[in-house]
Amino acid sequence: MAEDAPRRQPTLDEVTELAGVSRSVASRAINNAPHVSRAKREAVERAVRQLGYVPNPTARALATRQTGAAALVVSGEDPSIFADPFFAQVIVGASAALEEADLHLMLCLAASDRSRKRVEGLVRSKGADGVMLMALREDDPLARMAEEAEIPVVFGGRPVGTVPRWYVDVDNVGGAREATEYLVSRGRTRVAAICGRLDTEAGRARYRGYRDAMLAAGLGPFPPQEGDFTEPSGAAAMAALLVNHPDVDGVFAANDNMGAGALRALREAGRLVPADVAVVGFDDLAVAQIADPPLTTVHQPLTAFGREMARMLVALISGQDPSPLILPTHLVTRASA
Amino acid sequence: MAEDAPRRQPTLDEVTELAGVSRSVASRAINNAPHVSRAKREAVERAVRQLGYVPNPTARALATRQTGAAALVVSGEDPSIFADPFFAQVIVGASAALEEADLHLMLCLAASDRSRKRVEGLVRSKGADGVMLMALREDDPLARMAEEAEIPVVFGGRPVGTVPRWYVDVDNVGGAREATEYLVSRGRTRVAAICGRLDTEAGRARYRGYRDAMLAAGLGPFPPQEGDFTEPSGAAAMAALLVNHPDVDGVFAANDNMGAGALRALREAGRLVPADVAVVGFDDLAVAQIADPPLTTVHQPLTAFGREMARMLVALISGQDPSPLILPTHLVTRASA
DNA sequence: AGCGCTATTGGGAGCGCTCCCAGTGGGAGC
DNA sequence: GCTCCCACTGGGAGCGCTCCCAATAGCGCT
Repeated sequence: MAEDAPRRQPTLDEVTELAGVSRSVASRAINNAPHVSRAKREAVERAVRQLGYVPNPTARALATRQTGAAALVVSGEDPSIFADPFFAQVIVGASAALEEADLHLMLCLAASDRSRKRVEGLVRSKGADGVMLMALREDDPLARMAEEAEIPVVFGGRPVGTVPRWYVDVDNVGGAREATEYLVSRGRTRVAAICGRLDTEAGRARYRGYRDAMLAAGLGPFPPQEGDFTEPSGAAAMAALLVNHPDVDGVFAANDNMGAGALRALREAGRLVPADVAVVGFDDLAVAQIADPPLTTVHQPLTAFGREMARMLVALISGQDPSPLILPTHLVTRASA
Repeated sequence: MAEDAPRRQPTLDEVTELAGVSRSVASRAINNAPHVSRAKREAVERAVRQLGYVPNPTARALATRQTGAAALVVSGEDPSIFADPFFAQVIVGASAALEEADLHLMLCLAASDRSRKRVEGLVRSKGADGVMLMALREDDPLARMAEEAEIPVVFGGRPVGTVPRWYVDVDNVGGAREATEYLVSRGRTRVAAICGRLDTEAGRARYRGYRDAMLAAGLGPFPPQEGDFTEPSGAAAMAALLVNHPDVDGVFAANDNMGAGALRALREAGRLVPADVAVVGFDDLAVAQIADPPLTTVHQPLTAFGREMARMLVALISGQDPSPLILPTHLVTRASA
């Protein structure tokens, strides 16, 4: 903070005066819009440089009715959900795409009533030009807000129950099916599923893909062994599975965290992976590579996920009507299966 | 998006008219400022409800010269740095603290020239009320920007070379010393350091702590075996260490990622942990618990880090002059040492 | 020289809200 | 009964920028 110059920021009018042009011309020159003669344009540029003028984004926002920002809201019961590296990757992609459109990223962790209220206020007051909504659960209060929003809303992952007009998602069913088919193709016949929260569409879809593959292979699908996408829950689910189905020889975990947990539970139970039990995860996050043995998993393009979400939002903001998008997944085979 | 009502958002003037009061009174009532009679206040509230009025934050920002947002900028050469779960935790804390001050969080990933330019523009144009700056490297272009900023800037972690006026940091030296002392106390005498990037203050400070502890114990510190805070770099560093110092019996890794990498390299080299080589990490992220064996590590309070950074910024914004803060670390012992 | 066009130009009205300030009115104090 | 004080009120001037629009200036042609 350079306190030595407590003078106000220069304004357009000062540029105007120094450059000897009207405000309109100065404005046009600065936004390099047409209808400005070469001479005046240069005069303005010179004045801008001399004054160190920077346009005031707030004033611009008020006049144009565009804030120049897009919000990414991550729903959840508590903030720890955000600790999942999943979001970091998505953010990297979204951030890059927003940058191309010269939009700023506002991040909202909607994990309490208070924060949800703030998000609602943000949307109702049009404090952002658009919103990306992620990790909605069943009956999520943000869903209603999204419906009533008068600014563009893009969903990241479909919410449970409804199919929004605009969303980006990955092929959860296909990925889960591929994972399960792989397990079956390796000769596993008693393949269980450690599924994610069934109040999320991802959790349900992945179980559905598993079940479809099992049925298609003529095998009996296990009932869902529910976890909550965390490592401990995966370990607990695996432990339960070993008690109830000691002969299980394959496991499809609905994400890598739970896959890692399953690996740990198997290790603690003295089962060898993949010899005794083969494990496949979902996500292909760093943990899959670090796990021991490295986890075979369904890769989903998370950066692209974020990027496409942001691009879709930008398209909406600029008045287009993009189509929903479902990103492909593919299996990455490692030692665990 | 409810397109059925394309009418403009109601404005204060409409509330004013409906409630039969002046704009000043309406404004005061809405911001519940004093000097409004009970009757008028209620009339305004009624009108607000009836109209579904929501104040326009942009207009308010223009009038008050406060944007209602704070930026968190993460520097780095490429965006992948943000994939480190470290940031997610910090963000959770910062987000919560900003929420208390009713500020929104703008997230800026300054990993390209373009994005750095945007951050600079944001700061120069006062597009945010304050900035939190993280992960600066040596000669980071953002450092100069920070000096010239006319809005409050709080550093998360000290930059290399200078000590900023306001910052939050963890006790890197103390943590590294404690980790090393622990290794020594367990009878290890040939303790190496896999250090982080030495163009970051954290990387340097942690090596310094290690070296101090070694010298204090009368042992010879190893020269820095530099990594870049990623898992593969930790594995590579460990592999190099095994070649140059086959008799190493302890390793202090400057973060958990590299610690996990070291673990992997040791496993691949057939060394037992902790029997042959004991390993200690730094951060206490999820990976430390998932690692095999679980990693003894230096815990740093990341959520508090974010929270305190945000609080310090809020204090600055409200005209106070808070003191820099150094957060304590403590060792968490697990199986790896 | 007169005419129709097009490229520029500058004036000025907002955008929606805050806040300074000059009233207003009534009750307390004398 | 008459000041004085103070809790309210409402008018109006910004905050800094965009953009519509009328006005002006060239300019090539007939």
